Amino acid sequence: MTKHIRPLRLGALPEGMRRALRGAREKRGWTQRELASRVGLTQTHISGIESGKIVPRYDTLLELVRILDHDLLMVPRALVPVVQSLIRDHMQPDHKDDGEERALYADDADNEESSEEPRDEV
Amino acid sequence: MTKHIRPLRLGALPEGMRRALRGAREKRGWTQRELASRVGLTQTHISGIESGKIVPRYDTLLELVRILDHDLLMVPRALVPVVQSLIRDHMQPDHKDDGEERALYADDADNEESSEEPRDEV
DNA sequence: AAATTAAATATGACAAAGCATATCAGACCA
DNA sequence: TGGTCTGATATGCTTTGTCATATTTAATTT
Repeated sequence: MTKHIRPLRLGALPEGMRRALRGAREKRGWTQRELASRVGLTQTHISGIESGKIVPRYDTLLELVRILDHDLLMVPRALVPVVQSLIRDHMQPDHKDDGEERALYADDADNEESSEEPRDEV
Repeated sequence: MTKHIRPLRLGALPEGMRRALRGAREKRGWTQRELASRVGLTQTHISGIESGKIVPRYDTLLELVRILDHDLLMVPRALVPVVQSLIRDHMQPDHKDDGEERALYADDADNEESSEEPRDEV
């Protein structure tokens, strides 16, 4: 069996986030090249990120996220569900504006914290 | 005139986030080495990140943030202030638990989008 | 319908930076 | 003085990120 001694972190962005990025780009009618030039990256780079071939640096992802009118926030775990529902609310059918965006945020789904030991108390 | 043709992203993590990371680590009484072994990184790496010498990849930062009982969320810009105050609330003196944590989240403060045209109208 | 043209995305090779291993300098204590 | 524990530094390997090119897809013309 391919028993990875070391999980090597993710290997790619969470799929949910990749879809969110691509969705937000397409929603604006921007091509990869258009987005790339706006944010100061290259089209190749965008392609690699969206297709999951590379995990961008934090600052790179931040640029991308911001150009797409979002932000990356460091949220205490206890607040994550609240924020999530806030986000879900925000793109409810009411707001026709954002109606097209799918569930967008970095969900935990792709990370296996199964082997994680529930760390000590705060 | 030092007219940067290309801003080269950040160059380091926002100082606020670096302080938050280091603060959260120290709050737990962990050394860089201890944190490193817990999260599967190296002490060298942690040092470089906290001191601002390197900008970690997204997945690396995510591991760090999660071990410190936080998460990285992709939030629509319109909701950022709300979430921020939520976070501020959460670590208000009321909660003696988190009383020690400083302002922790990725604030925009350290990014100079001054040269960037703020045209983000959808 | 086939061919041609153009645009959007994906693929390859090189340079830059993250990340790992080993080591070092300082602080603290026995 | 030695020993241990802390964070920082030096050297290589791996991956990101850039430049140039190929492949796919769609629209237009004949």
